[in-house]
Amino acid sequence: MARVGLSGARLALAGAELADEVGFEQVTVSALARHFGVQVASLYSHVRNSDDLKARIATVALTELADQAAAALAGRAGRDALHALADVYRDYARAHPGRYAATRHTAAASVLGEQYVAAGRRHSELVRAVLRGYDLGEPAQTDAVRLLGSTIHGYITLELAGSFSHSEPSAGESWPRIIDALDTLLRSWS
Amino acid sequence: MARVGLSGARLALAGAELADEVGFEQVTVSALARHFGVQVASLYSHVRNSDDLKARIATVALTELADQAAAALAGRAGRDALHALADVYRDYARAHPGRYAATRHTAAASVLGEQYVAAGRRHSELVRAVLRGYDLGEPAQTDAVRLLGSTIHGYITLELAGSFSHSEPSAGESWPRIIDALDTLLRSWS
DNA sequence: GTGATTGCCTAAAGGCTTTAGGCAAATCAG
DNA sequence: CTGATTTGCCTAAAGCCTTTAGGCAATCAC
Repeated sequence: MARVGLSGARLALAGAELADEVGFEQVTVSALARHFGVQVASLYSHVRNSDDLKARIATVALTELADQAAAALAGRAGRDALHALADVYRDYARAHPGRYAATRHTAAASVLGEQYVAAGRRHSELVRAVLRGYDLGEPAQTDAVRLLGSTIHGYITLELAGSFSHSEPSAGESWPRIIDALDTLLRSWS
Repeated sequence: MARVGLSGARLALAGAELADEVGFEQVTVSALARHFGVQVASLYSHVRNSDDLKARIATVALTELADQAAAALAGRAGRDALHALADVYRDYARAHPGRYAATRHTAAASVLGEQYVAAGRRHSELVRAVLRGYDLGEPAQTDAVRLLGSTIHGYITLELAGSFSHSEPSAGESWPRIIDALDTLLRSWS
């Protein structure tokens, strides 16, 4: 029996790719086994169960996204940084819808904890870094973190769901104007 | 064999309640059959399949939500209307998390179409009604519809996922301030 | 009442998850 | 290089969910 060379990390990677192809919710231990041309039970040596697999995929995605966000923010501040951060999220979600969906699989926190939570913290810190350009005190800064997170995540979710497909202007046109509006808002936050 | 009195509508209702109890994704034809103390196959006379059931639940929820929104907006305008609308969504989601999740089950559109789409249109119209208080032209109005939808839906999603639970201030305190910020923003939309 | 309809049932096949236990391939000790 | 150990993938099997097909009985129309 030739060995395929499975491992937790490879399964997480392949699972992430599969998620982008068929949707995060459709990622199943069985489908992944088929992909490797291997018996289903074989995967259970590398992954505790279906939830564990999904948590690993979520962690891969959340970490990738944090890496890209950090790279995009390097050397930017203010409005510029806000657009860069927002675009990274939106572009990532459009390029990798399954992975993006995985990042919101919060059950991952209770299953894997450590790495997932760490990646989550990196995201928070990046948002706060952007907000440093706007001179907000507490609790305004936390409110602003929540506003940005909500709007960016909400827009991406609705766009991916097709909610903006049947009307003008295109989703791509509204986006920068909405981010600009947020910039203006932050600049004059009471 | 005593008849329980099943019907498409009763299944949708019971399914909605079940969704609030165990989560929309966990609503299953089997679970619903258990709830009625009936054989699984019996439900398939009233519901085409699992997707059809979920689409019916989604339609129930989206319609309920539109009803409540319409009632809340009666006699209000401007900032007042904005808060009322936003609160209806958030309160509904907190009271009925499963139903709220169902409203975002966009596959429903392709399965049931008609009623679901009609309810969706009612929501759009309600948002535009609120925006009438802000004097926006096109494409600003569409941008604003998307901004409101994104922020409100995003906030609710993140709050329900527990993203705001581990920091101060409470999710309930940030909410009105964020809606107020949106009001300010709309008032000065370029 | 009788006949037609409709509601719920039994049966069965197919898919996903998960556990238990086994053989063989890779790896390591000496 | 050989033998021992670990590790990877396998077969088998049980449990739950979905969906279809076909049947009997309760209910309704007249």
